[in-house]
Amino acid sequence: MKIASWNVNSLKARLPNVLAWLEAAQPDVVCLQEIKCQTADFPRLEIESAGYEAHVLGQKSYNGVALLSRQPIEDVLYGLPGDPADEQARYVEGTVAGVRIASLYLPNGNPVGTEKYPYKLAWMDRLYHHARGLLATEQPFVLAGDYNICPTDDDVYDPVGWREDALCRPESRAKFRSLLNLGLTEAYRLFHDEPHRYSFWDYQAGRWYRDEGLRIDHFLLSPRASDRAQGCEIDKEPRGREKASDHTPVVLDLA
DNA sequence: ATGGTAGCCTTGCTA
Repeated sequence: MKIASWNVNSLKARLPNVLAWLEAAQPDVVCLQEIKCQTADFPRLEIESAGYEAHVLGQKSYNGVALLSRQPIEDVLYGLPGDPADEQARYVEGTVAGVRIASLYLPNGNPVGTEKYPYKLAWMDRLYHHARGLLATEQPFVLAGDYNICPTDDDVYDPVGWREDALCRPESRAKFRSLLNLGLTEAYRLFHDEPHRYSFWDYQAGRWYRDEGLRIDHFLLSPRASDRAQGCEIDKEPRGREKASDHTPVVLDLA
């Protein structure tokens, strides 16, 4: 089963690119982030015509996540539990062929020093508690998405310049490590130890052209899911296209 | 050189 994660930075603006990539890459499951549309405005006909069932948690202008699958999706959970007052659309989870799969868009957290940073850290605490609950079910699971975390300095083109950024701050990285310390595995690093492999390049200042990016899109696997992992690749092709998202898809291959 | 780009339907906010 090929599971993809892609922050598309507006599904409406990206629809031709997304449809072309689905046709070329043929993923079985797709976790989308930053669709930037309300659930009612999701391009359901086009996505279903491409062969996918879609479960969507939308939001006007900002955020918004979706879980697409060629096989049926069961027991869908909309929103990350733990804060009923949180109205930001950042989490959707469902079961495909016995595997629990989440599409998540973790808060960016910048600027540090505003309420955005504690919101990010609190969201990570909620994810930690939710992951603990999932582990207790003993069902294999995959938490896929834009984590807005560079796990180590090897995942940043300029670690010194980014040291104080919410994506690289020690508190953010510590909470990411706490997820790993639960027993979860970050899939890309199972298969690749080379530094400076990125999933995001800012639109500004020629970052893509100079390959100055960040690796912030990740798959966290439960022990039983990691036993089934057969590969994890960053597909850079979509980032080089016209009208590209600033993120490119990452694909996990699960037996 | 203290900028730059992209998407939102806002004329600024988020990334």
